[in-house]
Amino acid sequence: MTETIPNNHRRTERSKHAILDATRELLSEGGVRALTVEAVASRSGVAKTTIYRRWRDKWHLALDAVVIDIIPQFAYPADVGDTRKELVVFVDSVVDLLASHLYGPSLQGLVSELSTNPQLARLYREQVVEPRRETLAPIIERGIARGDLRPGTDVRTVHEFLVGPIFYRLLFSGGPLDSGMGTRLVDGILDGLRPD
Amino acid sequence: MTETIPNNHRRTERSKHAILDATRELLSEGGVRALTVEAVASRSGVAKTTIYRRWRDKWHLALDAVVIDIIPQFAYPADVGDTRKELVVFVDSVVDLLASHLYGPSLQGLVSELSTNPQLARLYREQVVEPRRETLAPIIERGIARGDLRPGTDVRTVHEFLVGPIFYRLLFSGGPLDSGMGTRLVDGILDGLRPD
Amino acid sequence: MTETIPNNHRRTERSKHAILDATRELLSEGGVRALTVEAVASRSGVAKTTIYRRWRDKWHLALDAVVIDIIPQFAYPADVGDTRKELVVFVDSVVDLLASHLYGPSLQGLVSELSTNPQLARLYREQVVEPRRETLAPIIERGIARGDLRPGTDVRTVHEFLVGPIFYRLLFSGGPLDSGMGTRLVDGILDGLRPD
Amino acid sequence: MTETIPNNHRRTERSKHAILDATRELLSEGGVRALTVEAVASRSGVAKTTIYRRWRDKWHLALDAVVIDIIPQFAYPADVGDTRKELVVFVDSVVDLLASHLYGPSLQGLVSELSTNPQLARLYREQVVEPRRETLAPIIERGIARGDLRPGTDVRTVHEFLVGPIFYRLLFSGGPLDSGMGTRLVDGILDGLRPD
DNA sequence: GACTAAGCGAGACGGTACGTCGCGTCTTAAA
DNA sequence: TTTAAGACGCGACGTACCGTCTCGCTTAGTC
Repeated sequence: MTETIPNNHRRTERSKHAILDATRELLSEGGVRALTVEAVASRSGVAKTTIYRRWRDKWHLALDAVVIDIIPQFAYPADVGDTRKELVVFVDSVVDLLASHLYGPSLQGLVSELSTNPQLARLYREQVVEPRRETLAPIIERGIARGDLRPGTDVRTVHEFLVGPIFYRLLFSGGPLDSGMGTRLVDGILDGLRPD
Repeated sequence: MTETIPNNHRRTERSKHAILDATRELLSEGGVRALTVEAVASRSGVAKTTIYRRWRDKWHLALDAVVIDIIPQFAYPADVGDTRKELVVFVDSVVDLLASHLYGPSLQGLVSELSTNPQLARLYREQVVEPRRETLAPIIERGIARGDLRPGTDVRTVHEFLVGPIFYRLLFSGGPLDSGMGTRLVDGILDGLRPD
Repeated sequence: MTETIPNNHRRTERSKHAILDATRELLSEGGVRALTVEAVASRSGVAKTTIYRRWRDKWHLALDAVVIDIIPQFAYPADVGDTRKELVVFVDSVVDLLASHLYGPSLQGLVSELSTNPQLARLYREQVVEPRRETLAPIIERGIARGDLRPGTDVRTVHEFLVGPIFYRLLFSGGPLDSGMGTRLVDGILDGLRPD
Repeated sequence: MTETIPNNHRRTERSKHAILDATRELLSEGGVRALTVEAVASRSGVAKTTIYRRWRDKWHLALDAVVIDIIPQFAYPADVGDTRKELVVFVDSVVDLLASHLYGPSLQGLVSELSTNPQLARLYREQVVEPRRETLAPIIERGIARGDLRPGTDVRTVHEFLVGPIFYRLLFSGGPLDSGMGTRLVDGILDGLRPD
């Protein structure tokens, strides 16, 4: 047991988990409105000070809590030899996430802070937007190689085309986030609006 | 006969304008963070009570203040005989709005409340989303009639395709809202991603 | 019909009564806490302005409303040939008044304003304290004449001795204001504390 | 062992004193009308929240502030072998208190709330009325033992006889609260009104 | 029988204070 | 040294009544 682990490492980790769990519970119970530093503290049996020691404010905490959860889902999508199918898989994973009880309402509550606080915006872009784009990239590359997509197709643009409408529904139009969205979106984007 | 015209019409209108002006000033100076009912009151020389008499809370006030401004812009777009051009005009008007100093930051600050408070969401949909869709509708109809668009093209879907990516930039990816966006977006949506 | 009555005398009188009635209703329903100028206005079907035109504030209104009621009760007490009995009648009338649903709670709610606002204090003294003392005076005089009371007995002092304890119960000690109080008070004051 | 002594004892005590001092200052400067939680906060350099954390409202605060001051005065009066003198000492202490710049006006302003709010009424009775009665009790007992007072003389009644008139002057008749009152009151009560 | 001025209803308004919520900082004692 | 416990300063919230202010309508008594 000559582990060079710092002094109170164990304790620290334990309280960190308790905090993040409490945060997720509160978020899925009542959205950001229910997310109060005091509520997190009392539910996790931790002092407010301990929370502030590790997170700048409740927004950073919330972002951490919900983002940690979803990072594993960004595994590179399998090459199934069919660009359309691969794109549908990509879009569906986004739809599923935003339709979930934890992530959807959390994001609704976070977005104002996220888009307004530069520090938080940077974090979100680094930890969510870019990883998602990097998940999409190989699909696009394979699609171009296969001749399914126009050469020069830009990942960034495709990404915006595919996820923009989903977020628009979540935040503004209130349209449903159902499982059919993937197909419809991908087909629309692939075919375009012009008649053949 | 029984025209029940409000009693103190003049006074009411005067204070209403003062309040909305102050609201817009504060919003464009410091975004929603600077928008405090107390600040609005003191800047407009109006009592806090007067504000609360007319608006449920600062969110309704903010929505009113920024939305009233833009309603006139939703005039039906001219028929110029070219669907692509008409769509670009539509998209550019949205881009310009979101890129403006007042509307963009206001919307960033409002979106969380907007998507989370059902009452506010309804208002936004009725006063913004739907009018915008009704602006787009005749363009689509003319496009189909001219043979520029696939028969059966759905306004709702096109609307989401066109504005979703813009809002996504404003709120998440931080991409630029420049004047070139209109062309790129419209062409992407019209042509689709498949090679010809 | 050469009455020099002001213009809208009838109307004026009607609204005055409506206001005072509403005031008494509110006072007996919820004490001074329920007495709101707006409540009086809406209940009496009168405009707030009309109320303020006639009374300086709700305290003057309340005083008027409850005092008008009791003035008739200050009839000179009959000479029944028995000073003790006459005093008991006097005290009982005060006890009954303070024990009533309208007057007791009203006075509790009014007393702070009454003792603190000089104008109101003067009114109360002129319209209540002094008339009451003048009711007591002939009893004392007759008592002295009969040899029931010490010559030189001061009305003011006797008045304070008799009513002070009643008000003390109403306002501070919370003791009961029952019908036995009259006898006990009068006997105590007449006999004194010393053994015979 | 488990002495759960409050955590931030020092701080707590400091702010408590500051608050009570400010309260007393405001009360003696302008009576209850000047007693505003916000004024107390700003004068004591304490946050409004801190005040509300410890006192339910400004009435409880006021009661505490003025009552704490007077509790020490309720020491048991010395046995000087003369019932009349002891009673005069008792009455004079009450008169002096009510004649003081802090206590008199404070009580005038408090009495309405005091007699109307059951919780506050209970506090006042427990902390003021009863202790005062217990101060009087041994005087009465000694008086009876000495043969100065009728056997069976009731403390409660004597208390009401003695203090009732004082409060009546303070609150209603506006009579002077001078130092001669003690003698006059006590003699009146001891001798009664009947001729010898 | 129409005219006209006082009085009135309706209710918006500026203002003061209320009591509450949640933030992020701080102090202290115990582990 | 880190933590739990929790008091604190602060800024804003939304509410309750106050007393003042327009503004037309009603309504007598006058012409």
